[in-house]
Amino acid sequence: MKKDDHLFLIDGSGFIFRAFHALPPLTRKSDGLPVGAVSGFCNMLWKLLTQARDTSVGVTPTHLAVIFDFSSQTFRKEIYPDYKAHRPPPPEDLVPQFSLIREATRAFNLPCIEMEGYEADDIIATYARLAVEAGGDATIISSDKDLMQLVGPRVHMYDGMKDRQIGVPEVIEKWGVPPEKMIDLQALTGDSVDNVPGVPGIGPKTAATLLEEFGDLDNLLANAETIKQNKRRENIIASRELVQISRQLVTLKQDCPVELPLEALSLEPQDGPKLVSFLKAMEFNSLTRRVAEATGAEAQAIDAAPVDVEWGTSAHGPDLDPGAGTAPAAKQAGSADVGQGTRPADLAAARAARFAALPIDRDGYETIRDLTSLQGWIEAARERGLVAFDTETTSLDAMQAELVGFSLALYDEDAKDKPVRAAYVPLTHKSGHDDLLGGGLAEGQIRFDDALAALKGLLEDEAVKKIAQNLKYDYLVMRRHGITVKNFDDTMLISYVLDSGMGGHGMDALSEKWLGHQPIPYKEVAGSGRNMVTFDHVDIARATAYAAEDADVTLRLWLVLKPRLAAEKVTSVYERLERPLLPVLAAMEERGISVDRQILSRLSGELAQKAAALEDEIYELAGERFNIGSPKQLGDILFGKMGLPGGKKTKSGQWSTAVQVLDDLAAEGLPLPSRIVDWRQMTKLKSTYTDALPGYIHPETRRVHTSYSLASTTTGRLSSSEPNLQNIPVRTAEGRKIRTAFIATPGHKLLSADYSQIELRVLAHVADIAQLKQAFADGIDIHAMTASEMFGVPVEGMPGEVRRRAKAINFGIIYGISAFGLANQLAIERSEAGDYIKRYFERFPGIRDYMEKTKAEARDRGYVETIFGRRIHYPEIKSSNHQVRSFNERAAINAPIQGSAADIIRRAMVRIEPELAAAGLGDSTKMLLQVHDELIFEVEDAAAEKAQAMIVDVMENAAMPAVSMAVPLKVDARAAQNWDEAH
DNA sequence: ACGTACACCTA
DNA sequence: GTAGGTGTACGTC
Repeated sequence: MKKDDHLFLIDGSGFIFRAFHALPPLTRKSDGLPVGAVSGFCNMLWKLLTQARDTSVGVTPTHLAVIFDFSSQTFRKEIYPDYKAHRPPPPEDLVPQFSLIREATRAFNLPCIEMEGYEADDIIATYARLAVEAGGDATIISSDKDLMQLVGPRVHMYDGMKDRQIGVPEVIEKWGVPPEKMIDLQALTGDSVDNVPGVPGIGPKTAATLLEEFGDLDNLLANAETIKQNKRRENIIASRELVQISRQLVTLKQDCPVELPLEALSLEPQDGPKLVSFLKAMEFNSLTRRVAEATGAEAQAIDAAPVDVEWGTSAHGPDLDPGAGTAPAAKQAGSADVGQGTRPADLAAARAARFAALPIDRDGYETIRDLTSLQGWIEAARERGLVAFDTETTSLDAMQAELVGFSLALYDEDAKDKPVRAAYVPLTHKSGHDDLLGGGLAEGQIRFDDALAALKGLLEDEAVKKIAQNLKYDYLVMRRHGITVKNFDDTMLISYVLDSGMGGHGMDALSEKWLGHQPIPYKEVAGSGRNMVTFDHVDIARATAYAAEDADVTLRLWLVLKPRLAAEKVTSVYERLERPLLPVLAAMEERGISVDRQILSRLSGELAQKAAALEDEIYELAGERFNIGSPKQLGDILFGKMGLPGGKKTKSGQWSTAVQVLDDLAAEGLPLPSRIVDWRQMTKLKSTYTDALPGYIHPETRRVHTSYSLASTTTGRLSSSEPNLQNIPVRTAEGRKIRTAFIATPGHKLLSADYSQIELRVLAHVADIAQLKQAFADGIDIHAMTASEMFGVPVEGMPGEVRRRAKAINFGIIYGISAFGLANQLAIERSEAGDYIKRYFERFPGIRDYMEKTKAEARDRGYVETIFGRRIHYPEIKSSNHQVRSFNERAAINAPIQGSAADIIRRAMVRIEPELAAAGLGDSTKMLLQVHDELIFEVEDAAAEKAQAMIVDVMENAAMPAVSMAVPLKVDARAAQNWDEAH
C-alpha cells in the first residue's frame, strides 16, 4: 500500500444489525427466507465498489475488507465478565442472515475477516493503523460511536445509510470532544447496550464538559475532589476503579495479530458470474440485472448458487445462546444443611445459605412431550405433596391470555447436589415462522385437553401444595379453563409479608436477592418492541429453559422464604390477610364491571367541544398558538413572554404551571390561567377516562376487568391497574359524570359500601385519644370537634373555613404532619402552620406521644406494625440525610394507620363471600371492586336490601375478634343504578 | 422503544 | 405531609 491508496474497512457486524432494523422486512419470495439485511448489504457493497467517488466519501477504494465479529468471547470478557452480558439474542429473522452475509462477501470476491477473541472493531483499528503507517488513507464504513476514537486526519468514517462522511469536526459536533478523547468520554458515560459501566448520572454532555475542564480522564480522576456538584463528585470518586476498567473495555486494540497483510486487501476485479449466481439465489432481481450489465455476465445462463443457511446455533454471530455460560459459578458451597437446627429461624437461615450456594442448572431441565411422562411427574408431585407451578401464556393480561404451556418443579430433599428438578410442558407452541398459514402446532406436544385434564387433578388436589410466584395470574388463567387451584402458597405474597419496604417482590428481584441468580429475562426469549413475539412462537427448547427455570426458582424461593414466616412470627398475617384474599380478588377481576360505552362516548364529545372552545380562547389571550399540554411551552408563555408575576420553579428549573400556581393567578382576575385550568380538567378527563376506558372493555365479556396488585404498596393497600379503577373522578361534578358510566346489568343494582373516617378511627384506637374516642362513640362530626377543641369555636354555627382547616390538620396528622406540608395544603405561611400544629399537640398530647413512640420503634426495630401484625420496614429511617430521614419518619407514622385500615377491609373482603353464601345470597350478590375504604357489589334488585345489611354488618365487625376496636367502625351503603348515585 | 418529569386522578 | 396509577411531552438510546 502506498501514498494515495485508500483502504475501505466495512464494519460487517454493525451493518447487519443496523440494516435489519432500518430496512423494511424483506423475505426471499420463494421460501420466506428473511434476507432484508443481506439485500441492504449487497446494495451497499455494490454502490461502494462502483460509485464511491460520487458519494460523500469522494474517493475510490484501492483496498477493501469486510470485518465481522467472530463470537462474543473476547479478551474484554476476561477483563470484565459482564461485558455485553445483557445482550438479547438476535431476532429470529436475523439469525440465518449472519452466514448469508459472509457468503455475500465472498461472492463479491472480497476478503471476509474475523478473528477469534477479537471484535470487529479491534481488527478495523489495526488495519486503519497499518494503512496510515503505510502512507495511505482509511475510511471505515460504519456509524458506530465505538469506532470514532480512530478518526483523524488520515482516517475517516462513512455512514452509508445516511451518505454522510464523519471526520474530526463531525465527531466534535456530535460528542463535544475530539476523537482522541472519545475513549475517555465513553469510559465516563459507559454503555448500557454493551453493559460497560460508567459513572451514574453522567451522560455525554456532562462528560464532555468535564473533559473540557480537566483535559483528560486521568487528570479528572486525580482531581475529582475539586468537583463542585456534590452528587457528581461522589459518583465519580465511587466509580473510579470501574471507570478505569471501562476505559480498557472501550479502547480498541490496534495491534491485533492479523493474518492477512494489507496487500491482500487490494481490490480485485469482480467475478461477474459468481456474484450473479449468488444474487440470483437471493432473488435480488434488480441488483442481479445491474451487476450482470456492469460485469458483462449472462444472467440468463447462470444458475442460482446453492446457499447453505444456518438457522440454529452457529459458531458465528453474537450470543445466540445467552443462557449458556452465564450461570454464576457456585459460591462457597459449604456443606448443605450443616448447622440446621429444628427452630424455624435456623431452618430458614440454613435453607437460605444452601440455596444461595447451589447453582441453577438450566441444561438439566426436561421437556415433557407425552402424556405418560406428564402423568409420571404428577404422580411424583403427589408423592411429595409439593410442587411448584407456573404458566406460560400469550399475554400479561390474565383475562386475555391464552395458555401456551406450563412448568413444574419438584423437590428431592435427599438429593444433595440436585434437590430441585424442573420440567416444561409445551402445549400450543407453533411450528415454523410467519408463513401465510400462521404456522400449525409444533410437533411433540401433548394434546391440550389431555394435558389439562391431568393438570386439573393435580391443581385441585387438596393434598398437594402448589407453589407459585404471583399466583393470582396463573389462578385466573386456570379458572378460565375450569380449573380452581386448591392448597397453594405464593412466594410473592410470602416475601411481601416478610419484607414489605425492603424492595420489590417480583421473581427476578427475589431470585437475585435470595439465590444470587439472574433468571433469563423474558426479553431474551421473546424479544421486545417491534420484534416481540408471543410465547407460542418461542422455540420449545428455549421456552423450556425459560419456563422450567421459573418453576425451579419459585420452588427454591419457597424453600428459603416459607420457614421465615414462622421464624418471624408473621404466619397469621400471611394466612389470614394475604393468601385467602388471592382467590377473592381473582373472582372480582374475573367478574369485571359493566361500563356503558355510549355514555363515555357522549361525555368524550362534550369534553372535546369544551376543550376546543377553551383552546380558541387561550390562543387569543396568549396571542399565539402553542401546545397547551406542554408545561414547558406554557411556562414560557405565561412567565416569559407575558411576564406574569408569581412564577415558581420546579425542581428541574422549569417554570411551574401546577394548578396551585395557576389558581393564584386566576384569583388575581387573569382570564388565561383560569382557562388553562379548565382546559386541563377537560383534557385530563377525556384522555384518561372517557377515551381510555372503552379500550378496556373485554371483547367477550363486554365488561372491564381491572387487575389488582396484592404486593405493590408498602402499607398493605391494594393497587389497581389496566385500568386503574381506584382513581375514577369524584371530586367535581364534571368528573362525577364518568361514574355514571359504571352501571349495573339490568335487574341489578350497584351497591357501594364505604368506611366512614376509617383512618381517623384507627388513629383514635392506636393512639388511645380520649376526646377522639368519645367523639366517634357519640357520632359527632370529627373535624368540627377538632376545630372546636383547637380554636374554641362552638360546633353550632361554625364557619366553613374553620372546619376546613381542622380537616386539613386531621389529614396532616395521618400523613405524619409537617409545617411545610400543612402550609402548602392550606396556602398559609409556614409559621402559621407551625402554630396550628403546636396548638393541636397541646390539645391532643396523646397524638404527639404516639408519633414519637412510632418513630422510636421504627428506628429501634427497623419496622412498624399494623394492629394485625403486618410489618412495614423502613431501612432508611436512620439516614444522615435530613430529607430522607424525615420522609421515612412521616411514612413510618402513616403506615400503621393506613395499613391497619387496609388490613380491616382485607378481612372484610375475605369474610364477605362465605357470609353471603351462608345467607343464601351467594348467587345474587357479587363483589366487584375495592377502592381502599369502599367495596362495590353488583346485586340482584330483589336481594339488595338484605345484602346491604349483611355487608354493612361484616364490614363494621371486620376487625373482630382479632382486635377489639376502642371506637366503632361505621359503614355507609347505598344501592343505585350506577356508581355515581350509589356512592 | 424506553425512561423521566410533570401534572393530576383517587383514598 | 401518606399510599398509588396513567397520560403527555420530551429527551435519549
